[in-house]
Amino acid sequence: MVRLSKKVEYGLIAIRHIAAHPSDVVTAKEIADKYQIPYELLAKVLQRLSREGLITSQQGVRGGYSLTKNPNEITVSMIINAIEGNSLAIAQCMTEGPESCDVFNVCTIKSPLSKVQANIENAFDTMTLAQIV
Amino acid sequence: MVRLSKKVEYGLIAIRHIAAHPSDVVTAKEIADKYQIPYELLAKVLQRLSREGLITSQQGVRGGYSLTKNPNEITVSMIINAIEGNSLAIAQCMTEGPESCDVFNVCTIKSPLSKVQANIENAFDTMTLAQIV
DNA sequence: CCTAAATAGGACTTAACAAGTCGGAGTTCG
DNA sequence: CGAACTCCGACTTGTTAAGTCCTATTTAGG
Repeated sequence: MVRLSKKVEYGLIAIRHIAAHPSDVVTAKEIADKYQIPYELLAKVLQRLSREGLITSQQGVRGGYSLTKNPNEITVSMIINAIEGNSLAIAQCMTEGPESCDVFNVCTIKSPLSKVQANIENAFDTMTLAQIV
Repeated sequence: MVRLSKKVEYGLIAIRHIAAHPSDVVTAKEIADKYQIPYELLAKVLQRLSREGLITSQQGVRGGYSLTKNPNEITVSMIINAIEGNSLAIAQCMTEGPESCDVFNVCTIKSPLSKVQANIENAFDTMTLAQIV
């Protein structure tokens, strides 16, 4: 199955919401309530996005989150990477590092799949937050 | 993370191997040995492909698997669907049926993601076995 | 300066699903 | 018949995602 994780879904929904309210500082609770997302989990996702510099957090009573860049400077790729950490790999033989493809003495499907992967990466790369809002 | 399952990986490797040996009847064991795939699991995958009509199985002593169609008539999509059963859905809100998107009162990311998904589907749809062999 | 409301973040538990295993039945050929 | 092979469902295991819990830390406001 090819599917984004819940965290990424939540992250996309959340950052879109933040982008849609540029003049406000939005709290995690507000987003969790509105979209029926588990608060604790959403908070973690927002912390990730904040740590990676896609959004700014402000602690304290009137705190919350807001964007650091223009929506057209934030790509879906950046959001996915911020949340997932590791890079996208459609199949095991697409990963970098030691546990890569050497398991298969002849990994016959690597080159065709890499094209599909490039395709997907490109789609996520070129899609910005501005297009989602 | 966006990744194909091991079963799909194994299925692709296997059916590619079968396609690469058009005059032979290939056994599951042969494939399992060559690509270091767990035999039982591979057998299951091949059974799926056989049930879905992509390959033919022949029981008995000189049995094994062979293609039913020309390699250019078999798309990667068909292979994935045969093995996974359920259709590709990049996010929960892309699925059909009751557990779909009504969880979110406003699923704000559905329409942008559907474009990415169409993109992926198209890539898998247009790639045939003939291109992989 | 105390409190309420917010983020920060590690540790943990649970749930879901993929991966892999097992046992037995059916089929074909020599 | 018996060996070699496929077929298939049920089962176990392992991994990872998803979700929870608890305790800090920050900060505005009365």
